[in-house]
Amino acid sequence: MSDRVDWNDLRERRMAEPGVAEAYEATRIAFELGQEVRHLREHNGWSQSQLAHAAGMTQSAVARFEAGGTVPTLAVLERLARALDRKLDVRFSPRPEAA
Amino acid sequence: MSDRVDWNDLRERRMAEPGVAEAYEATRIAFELGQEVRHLREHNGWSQSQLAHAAGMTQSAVARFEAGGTVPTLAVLERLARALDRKLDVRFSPRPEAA
DNA sequence: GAGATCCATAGCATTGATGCTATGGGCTGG
DNA sequence: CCAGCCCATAGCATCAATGCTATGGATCTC
Repeated sequence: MSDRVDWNDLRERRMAEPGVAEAYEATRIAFELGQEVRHLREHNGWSQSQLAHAAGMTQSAVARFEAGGTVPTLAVLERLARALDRKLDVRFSPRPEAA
Repeated sequence: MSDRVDWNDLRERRMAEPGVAEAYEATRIAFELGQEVRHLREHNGWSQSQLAHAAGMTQSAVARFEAGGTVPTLAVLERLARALDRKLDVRFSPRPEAA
């Protein structure tokens, strides 16, 4: 499970860096998006290659992204959203009001 | 209005490029986010420098971003969100169902 | 008119995300 | 056993976003 690992490791180390709470968040968001895409993809019964093709990228890029290996750019997210027939939503939602 | 312009110009040209619908979208999202941040910032009565400082970046970066000069990264959006006491929301929302 | 503040841009270096190609391991079906 | 598909990674080139510094025009105040 944690043998060939590399990115999980990398990610963890990244999120552990001190004073980088924001980076941590970005990395976390990236990870979650990766998982979501993987779910959507599998739900459609597609292979990484198929999705990659549909989104105009390569299988390796998809794998990297799904694994949370990098923090994706809006351009890539947009392409993936299209391929998966979704709408990419980015917004600054109000905080839970610390009351 | 279209004198010193440069990015408006750049952006328009970008969005006009053929076969780059996705890029167009990303650029559009970037532009809208820029406006939103500007509104939030002004709403708080902050100067670009202040926001920049609060978000750990420079005034020039904020200006560039607000003007839609570049397609921001999740890391930057996250930092801005924090500074503005907001939550960055990124998601693949379902499409309006072509019904 | 001399400061001070604000925002728009420029120019340059650094860094990180993508794209691409290629390989390797795991499975499954002949 | 071999062929074929799937996914994980590596290595490398390129491009674009950021960071930083510095300048210029516009106000506004004293």
